Amino acid sequence: MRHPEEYVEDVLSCVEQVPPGRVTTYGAIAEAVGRYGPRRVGNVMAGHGAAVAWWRVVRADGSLPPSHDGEARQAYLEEGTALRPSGRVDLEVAFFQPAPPGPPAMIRG
DNA sequence: GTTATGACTATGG
DNA sequence: GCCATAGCCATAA
Repeated sequence: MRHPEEYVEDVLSCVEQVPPGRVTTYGAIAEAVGRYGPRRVGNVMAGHGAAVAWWRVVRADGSLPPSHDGEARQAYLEEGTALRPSGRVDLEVAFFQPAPPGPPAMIRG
């Protein structure tokens, strides 16, 4: 497990990769960092989420984060995120898979 | 070591 | 679509 900071940095890095108008899921981040599981991602967000665009992180079914779902809704309106009539995000068009922050983005070429 | 909890996910009714 | 259950990993008491 190394120090918690390292895991935090990786998780936050993935969230920062999510461009405006897009969202990602806890599972996607957990898969990108390849450590622990989605619950650990949520735990990090609870402690350091204030340092990133936490509203761009939603549940696997597109439902908004329970801490400040109202705040997130406002952010989606400004970013133009694909919001479904049910109040959830349309992952079909807004889902964004962040890349693992470990290796460099440019492999070759 | 066990029990309880958490910004989760998948399955079944 | 909503509720309940099982699985997951780490932290705290």
